[in-house]
Amino acid sequence: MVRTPSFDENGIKKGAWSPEEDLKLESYIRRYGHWNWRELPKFAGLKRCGKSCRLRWMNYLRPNVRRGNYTKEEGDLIMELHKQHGNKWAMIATRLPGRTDNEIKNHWHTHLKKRRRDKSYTSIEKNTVSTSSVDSEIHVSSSSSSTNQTVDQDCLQHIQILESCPFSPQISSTQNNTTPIMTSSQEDYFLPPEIEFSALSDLLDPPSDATIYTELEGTDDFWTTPFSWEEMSSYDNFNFFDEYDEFMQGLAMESLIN
DNA sequence: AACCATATCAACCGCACGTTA
DNA sequence: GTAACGTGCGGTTGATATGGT
Repeated sequence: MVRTPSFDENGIKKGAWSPEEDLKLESYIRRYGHWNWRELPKFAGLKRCGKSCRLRWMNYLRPNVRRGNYTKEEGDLIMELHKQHGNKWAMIATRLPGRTDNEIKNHWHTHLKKRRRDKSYTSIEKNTVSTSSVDSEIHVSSSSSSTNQTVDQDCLQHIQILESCPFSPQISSTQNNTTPIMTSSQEDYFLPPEIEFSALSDLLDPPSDATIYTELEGTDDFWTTPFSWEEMSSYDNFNFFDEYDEFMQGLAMESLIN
């Protein structure tokens, strides 16, 4: 279900991401943040456009991103929010911790839209006359403050349910409930080490990131001087290349087995 | 087994908006 | 005021998986 990798006329790679590219992007961002998406691929050693990198990070590599395994509560919440706000997927995504707008959109088109249609069909059968349009995409309600409050309370309740479900990521105690859901890209830069990372990122050593970041940020040129993929190996406590070799060996072994 | 239709989802594309020079 | 640039959003596409005949 992935696009065949190809290169455009400018040598920019398109299509499916390889594990190697993922590793490069993830480790670069976790170390230096995404200071400029356009320039980032060059310094991260990737032959990709910035947009592609951003998308890959946001929808796939970013810590705490949950994929698949939608619960009924999540489905209900999406349907409710869609009813309120229409196709505002980014907005809806802020109410579902760990879910991306892209994935919610996909889930809507592949599962929920059908579910709504079925529901509407059933209600039409039962009531003979129904006021709801079966397949109109936009249901933006005129929002009074009282309605919003009710919805917000519902959402909070849903979020609490979702965070306690087995598929939810482990959120640190300091983040529970009171902390706004991270949507701003700035906030993705360096997450507390107690947050569980994906298996791939576990190859690296999370706690050292924050330390390096704090040290480097203190320098005057931190945000103006880009870091390159090559420079990454120069930090004493950064054993990325060892980890990378190990990772690639693992991949080679895997392909031998399969 | 072979073929076709449909479902799924990662990724691309174009546009709008905010910021900066 | 405005042009250039960077980012984010929503719609769409395309390759693969799955199910049905």
